Amino acid sequence: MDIPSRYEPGKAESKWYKYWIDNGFFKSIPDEREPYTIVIPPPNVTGVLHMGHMLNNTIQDVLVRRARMQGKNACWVPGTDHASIATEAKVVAKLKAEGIEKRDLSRDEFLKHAWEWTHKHGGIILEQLKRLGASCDWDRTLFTMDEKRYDSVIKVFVDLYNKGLIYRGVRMVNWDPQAMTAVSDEEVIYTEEKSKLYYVRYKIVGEDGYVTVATTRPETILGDTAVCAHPDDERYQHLKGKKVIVPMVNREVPFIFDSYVDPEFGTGCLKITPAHDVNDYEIGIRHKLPTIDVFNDNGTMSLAAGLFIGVDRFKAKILAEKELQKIGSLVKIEDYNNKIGRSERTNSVIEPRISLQWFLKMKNLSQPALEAVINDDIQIHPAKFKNLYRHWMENVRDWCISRQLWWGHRIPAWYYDNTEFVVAENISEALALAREKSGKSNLKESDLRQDEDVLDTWFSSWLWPIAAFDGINNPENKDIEYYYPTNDLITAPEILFFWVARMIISGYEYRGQKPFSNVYLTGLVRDQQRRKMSKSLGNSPDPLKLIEKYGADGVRVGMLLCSPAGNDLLYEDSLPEQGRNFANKIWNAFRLVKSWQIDDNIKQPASSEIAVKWMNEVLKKSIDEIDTNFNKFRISEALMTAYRLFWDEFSGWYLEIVKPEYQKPVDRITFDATISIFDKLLRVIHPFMPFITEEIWQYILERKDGESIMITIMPVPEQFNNKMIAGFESVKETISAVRTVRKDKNIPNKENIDLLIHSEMDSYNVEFLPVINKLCNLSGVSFVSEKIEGAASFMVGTIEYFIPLNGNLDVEGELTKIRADLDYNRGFLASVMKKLENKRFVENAPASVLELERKKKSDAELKIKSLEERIEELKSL
RNA sequence: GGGCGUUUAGCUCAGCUGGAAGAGCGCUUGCCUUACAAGCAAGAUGUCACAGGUUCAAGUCCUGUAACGCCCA
Repeated sequence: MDIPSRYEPGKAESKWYKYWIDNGFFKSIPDEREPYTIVIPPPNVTGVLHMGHMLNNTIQDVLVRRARMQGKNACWVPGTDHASIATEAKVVAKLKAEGIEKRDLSRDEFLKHAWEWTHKHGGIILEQLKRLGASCDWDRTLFTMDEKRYDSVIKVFVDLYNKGLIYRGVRMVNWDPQAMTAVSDEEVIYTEEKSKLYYVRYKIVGEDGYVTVATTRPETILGDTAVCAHPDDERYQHLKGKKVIVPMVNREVPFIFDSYVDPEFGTGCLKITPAHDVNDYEIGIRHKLPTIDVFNDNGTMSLAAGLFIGVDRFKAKILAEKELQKIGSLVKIEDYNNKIGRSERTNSVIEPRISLQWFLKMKNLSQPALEAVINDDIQIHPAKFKNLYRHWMENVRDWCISRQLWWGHRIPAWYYDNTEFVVAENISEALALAREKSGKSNLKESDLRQDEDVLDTWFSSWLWPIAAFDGINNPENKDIEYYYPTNDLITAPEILFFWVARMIISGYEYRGQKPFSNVYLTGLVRDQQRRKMSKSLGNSPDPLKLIEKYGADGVRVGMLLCSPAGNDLLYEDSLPEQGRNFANKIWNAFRLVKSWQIDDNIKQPASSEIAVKWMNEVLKKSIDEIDTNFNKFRISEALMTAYRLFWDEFSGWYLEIVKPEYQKPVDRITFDATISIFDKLLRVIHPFMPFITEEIWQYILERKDGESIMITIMPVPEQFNNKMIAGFESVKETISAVRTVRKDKNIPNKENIDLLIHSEMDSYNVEFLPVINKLCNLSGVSFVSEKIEGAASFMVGTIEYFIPLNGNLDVEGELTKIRADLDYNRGFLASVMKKLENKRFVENAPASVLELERKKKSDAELKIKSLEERIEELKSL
């Protein structure tokens, strides 16, 4: 069999993915086994696969595959999110490019376009996940706006409304004038931007004087309804009860006092525009000021502004500056940096705006969700996010759930006159309610007008773990009762609040149970300059190209290795490269083993016999460590343990020991043991690298059709012989030391050498001697009771070794090395003695610590003695 | 302004309940040694941010300072 020396992932990947699908290995239906459930954080239908998805879904797949191999009924539910703002923006843009304006379309016409767009693009990202090896149950694929999910959302809205938890209210909202919708606080990104601070003077009524205010937004002066100073500010006491004149519009407004004002800022005097600033809005309520909304929905100046009507807000700022200049009200302009909020979706500057919206009362609803995390019923990994969660939940505010968009779940409220409305799941129920409520039994469906707004996208995804199993519409169906609560949720910390917390809230409200037991928060994928990867920066590699270049297994390993939970991942190509190299390492170990000829008649060499024993112990130890790491959600460490196990212990040590000489056969016992070990290793690695492990597993032994590594059982932790493992560690040291001597003395590997051990044979661990013999290519090993003259020497632990050199010894070089070693050991002994001579240490330290220190002392003394003798002896040469 | 977190090797990070500083990558040197140069062998690398304190003993616990990051206003 001719196997290429480099692993070629492409073919194996498509072959085995198809095989898994054809055999239905990803499918899950409720049965007697323990379930293991993950719901995917639904990617946007607008999106394409990016590095964040790669990381996130790799982790999910690792957990799901592992659970499946642990004999659980693993179910990973895939799906996508309708992303109302982002999708609507894309559809609007696409229509615009075709010369169609949204406002010229009816709602139904627009939605038809949106659905077309969704059908065309919506599945792309899920298809891409298959390339990564994702073992989702694709038959369960969901969409937040498919029928069952749509109905669930409406049902929940009606229910919450009937419980008195949903209300309409006038609030200051974050208005996105481009998307023409309110967005939530969480969707606004504040960054420091350069702007200007305008100093504008307002004439005092009935006096000659002026007051000067500082503002960054001169265009909102048109909406001013007061000017305000701090009540304790001496400078403005004389203005109590006075009025001032708003420039440009010449409106008389009161001069008021409020402790919100910071006397240190600007002139200590603030203009109040209740319609366009959150703080001003609250001051406005306290002082009963009128509000004047100077903007239209699209960010142009409104009729109420009185000036610059129809002009865009940014242009209006320039015009206002000119006008203020002209009328002599502008005192000065300073450069100024302030925080500007921009829409996460459209990047346009957010306009704080008074608006009538739908709200959900959060205080009581969120109480169980807060407790669940505090008492660790739900665990967040890493735990440092627990405090953050608590802080947010303790200060939770009502949730603005309406959006002025068409793409989404339409609010099920019907108006039967301008302000009176009813909330119902459909129009016929609404009609009945409206007739009852209004007392007008002759009301017709055509008299009802449904609210134009849709619900915030998160108002559908917060039901995801329940709605995925249709648990809202059919609360007692088999699926929801079997799969809920799900086990683990894998997502990014940035949506801990607006998604994770809300799922927990809805879980308790609608199932009376948590939605999942563990929340694993991944880091953000950033580039080497720590910048977030984004399309606009162009710093994100194309994941599919990476898979082509490094293989899916390689990319998976690359993402995992450097992504401890909650830490950002600084991506560079060397990561998947390391993964690819690992795959290649596994591949070549397979090639080696595959090339062996087996001879049933030869005896197992002693070196192989002990190597098999040792390897099995190391394997057990690593499996135990990996298990512990998984239980603590230390997935990158679990992988690293497996990586070192395969690369260092198995390839670097074990295979080197048992490998037969060139063109010689291997004995049956060693071969069978090696295959068995290899098989276990493949199973341990499978969740991380599903493709290569399947490829090799299928060829390492004869397999029947329908067999697969992914449905085998994961090796379980068992007791291991730590003493043997430790013993082999000093064997490794010994072998390394011999190699160093060879290198220093230029002794070729092919040339046999002797190794003399300065020790009693009885007290030496002889079982590994055949291994040392083989790997060091020795002509012989013997025990000596005297030091050997003219030989190279080294110490491992307290035992001294000699390699005769036939007079080839560099005495000076040797002396320098030994003196350095001696210095270190004397220093070490001194530090140990300091402790042992301290009465309080001896009295207070536990016996085990004391014993350890005494052992350190005697070992160091022995070593020092040997080194000193060695120096004397070298000097005498 | 309020809260949370981080600071350990050149880089990214482990280091659990205090008891001789670790990993991976990178780096240096030598090797195309019949599984693998996507490799092998041998190496080097640290005032554990700073200042105090508790303790026989502090990277680990406490207090303060600084820098950076995140969340909220």
